[in-house]
Amino acid sequence: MSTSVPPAYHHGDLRHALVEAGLELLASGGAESLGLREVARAVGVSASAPYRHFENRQALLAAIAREGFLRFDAVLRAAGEGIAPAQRLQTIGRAYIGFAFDNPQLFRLMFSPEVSKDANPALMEAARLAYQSLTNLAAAEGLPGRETAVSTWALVHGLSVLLLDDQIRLGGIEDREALIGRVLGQFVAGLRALAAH
Amino acid sequence: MSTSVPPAYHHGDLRHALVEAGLELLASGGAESLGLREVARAVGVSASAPYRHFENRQALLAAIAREGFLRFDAVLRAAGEGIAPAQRLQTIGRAYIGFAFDNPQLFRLMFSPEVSKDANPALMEAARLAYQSLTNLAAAEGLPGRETAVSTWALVHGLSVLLLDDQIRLGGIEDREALIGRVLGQFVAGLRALAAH
DNA sequence: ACCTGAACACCGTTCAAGT
DNA sequence: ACCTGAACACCGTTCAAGT
Repeated sequence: MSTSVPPAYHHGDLRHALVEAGLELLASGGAESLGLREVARAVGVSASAPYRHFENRQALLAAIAREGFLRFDAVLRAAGEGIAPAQRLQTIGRAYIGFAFDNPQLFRLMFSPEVSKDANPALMEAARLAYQSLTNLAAAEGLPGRETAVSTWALVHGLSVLLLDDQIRLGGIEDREALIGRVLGQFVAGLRALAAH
Repeated sequence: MSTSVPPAYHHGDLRHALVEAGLELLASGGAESLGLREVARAVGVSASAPYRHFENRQALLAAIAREGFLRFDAVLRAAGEGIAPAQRLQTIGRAYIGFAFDNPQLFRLMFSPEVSKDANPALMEAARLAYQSLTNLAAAEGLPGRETAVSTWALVHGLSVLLLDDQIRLGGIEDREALIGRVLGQFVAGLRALAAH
């Protein structure tokens, strides 16, 4: 569903248009690997035009992934708003996995080895921003901050990846949401049992 | 470090030689994406020769990933052997993350969207085999099997991916091993606190 | 300042032909 | 039965040239 505004990228925002086109290509699902020429074509520009705005294909993919993290952050932040602390971990955890399932290709790109976060501070920063929603939870639970933050994050991320990859076999009766609920439920119960020592 | 045996693949095991060469290319680190021609070149065979043994590049990558899972399985199984049940989760968890760090490129390929497990039963099967070491742990802990198995697996996998991606910022004093130890330690403590209800 | 067009080296894949 | 060699359409990237 591309908007039908006139090609404003001739006036200076080709960079933005390329990122937007990349996101749309990922959302429309067909694109497996997302090529530079493919994105240029979608915008209606020559194959070499992107090089005015991105050093190479990797840099373009990184910019798209960065935008993905910004959206990810917005989703996680919105999910936590107005939720009682006691339910926040489960709620944000569900939103995390929900984002992965709503945007599978984008989520995969965000964690793809094709875009190295180490080589791209802007991308790393956007990723960190998104993770704050999760890492902040630890304090709210009144638990040893560091371990709890890392394990919550790792649990939810691992769950997303394994479910997306269809690696966790769901039993016949059981659905995904129910499994997520029970796993997160057991996890917070464990944390609370520890806190009550 | 390629072995210097004569080219036996002219006698029928080119398939095996290609997989082996792929594993070596991944281990020697340089290869980011691992191409079909690249692997063929490493074996000393024409670019089209692999098509006698693999339908396409994806199938070759899947076979390499499958071999990765078999090695992964061997490492996890060996790690659990002769370890007291009480320490088994931590020990195998450490071995899981250890494998990821010893074989980063291979580990990434094993979980790459470039090789779809859904489309490849042999690969999926090898992956499941490797995971049994982890999922079997739940029973040993005497806990609700399903949730514990899934969350252990998700935690350890998420931790591997986030650490590999350099996403978890390690404090100045803290080293990776210590963090892993504390995270896994807190996790099993939580499980046990629950079990003791 | 920003984009096009042609060119380069490379890739995955196909297919006729060799042994 | 298994492999080669040439060919195809395609890709990322560079660079001179256009406006």
